[in-house]
Amino acid sequence: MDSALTIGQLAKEVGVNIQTIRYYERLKLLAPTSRKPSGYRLYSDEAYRRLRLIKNAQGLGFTLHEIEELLDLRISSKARCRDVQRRAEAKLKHIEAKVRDLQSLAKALQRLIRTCRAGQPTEQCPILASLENENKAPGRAKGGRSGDD
Amino acid sequence: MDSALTIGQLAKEVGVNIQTIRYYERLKLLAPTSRKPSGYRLYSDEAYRRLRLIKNAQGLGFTLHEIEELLDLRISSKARCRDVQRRAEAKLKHIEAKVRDLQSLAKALQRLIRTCRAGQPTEQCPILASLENENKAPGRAKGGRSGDD
DNA sequence: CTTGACTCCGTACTATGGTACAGGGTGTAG
DNA sequence: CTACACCCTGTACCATAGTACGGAGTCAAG
Repeated sequence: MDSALTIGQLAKEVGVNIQTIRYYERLKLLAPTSRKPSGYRLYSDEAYRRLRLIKNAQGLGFTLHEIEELLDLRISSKARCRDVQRRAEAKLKHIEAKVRDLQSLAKALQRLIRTCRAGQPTEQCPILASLENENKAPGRAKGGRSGDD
Repeated sequence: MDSALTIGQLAKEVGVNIQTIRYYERLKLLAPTSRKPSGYRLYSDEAYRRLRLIKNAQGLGFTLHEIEELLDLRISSKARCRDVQRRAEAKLKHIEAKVRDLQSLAKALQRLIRTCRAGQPTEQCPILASLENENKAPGRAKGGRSGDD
């Protein structure tokens, strides 16, 4: 590919929807490098790499907003690698906390599954019963802010 | 609490927003036990336990829709504990997969952070640079359907 | 020159899980 | 009786990350 992809080609190349690319443009995450006289968007390798960065960072758990910040860091020349590193570290902490949450959550589920003497009518299902009790402890995967980052 | 909570009392008791309770009602997840002549919703212990179940199940990673299904199982008397168990197992698999994803994602981030010689201008930041490459491998926490459940 | 694929723009809609607001009625204490 | 807290309904809005649609213009092959 030599530096002049249409939106459809770019989309296929990276494996995203055309609408998604335009959506990213609205969010100021990804602008076309130029336009044909007809108005068709044209994307260079630069844009292609940027889109891949977006998708990869998303895969790493960054939100689009965080990715925008990351990319802004690169533009403001005073920003240092250190800033990127700090964000990555915050995200890492966040992810590690989530892993812990999910693990204790998995344990809780395993416990429930073990206690389930399958075949009982659901009125006596120990899983449902136990869900009624205050299990505040186990997993707060979504529930409430655990206060890191 | 003896079986006649107003919506505000119930909300405070369980620690959720009043609007949230009404929202659950819209979703047919939680109906008031009765109404005062004035139309005020009244909730019994039954409803209180149900709301707690919802919140706990949510904490275990179930979506509201899945919780609805879980609760429907209890209503259809033919459903067996086995059905609940199966759903719990599916959810467990899902969660375990997510844990694996997040862990490899954390490893990827750790790698990036280690390679970052802090102080470089962001143009040479190895984190940003590496995000441009195809890291299809590591973490697909959100990316694409991994096809279980 | 026509056809079909591609693109444009703007707007609306999806799912998820809520939260907020307007404009009223109710309940109770002083 | 008045004040104030509480509740009612309905509707709109928030964030997140897209997806879909309508109606029009463009591009390339035959």
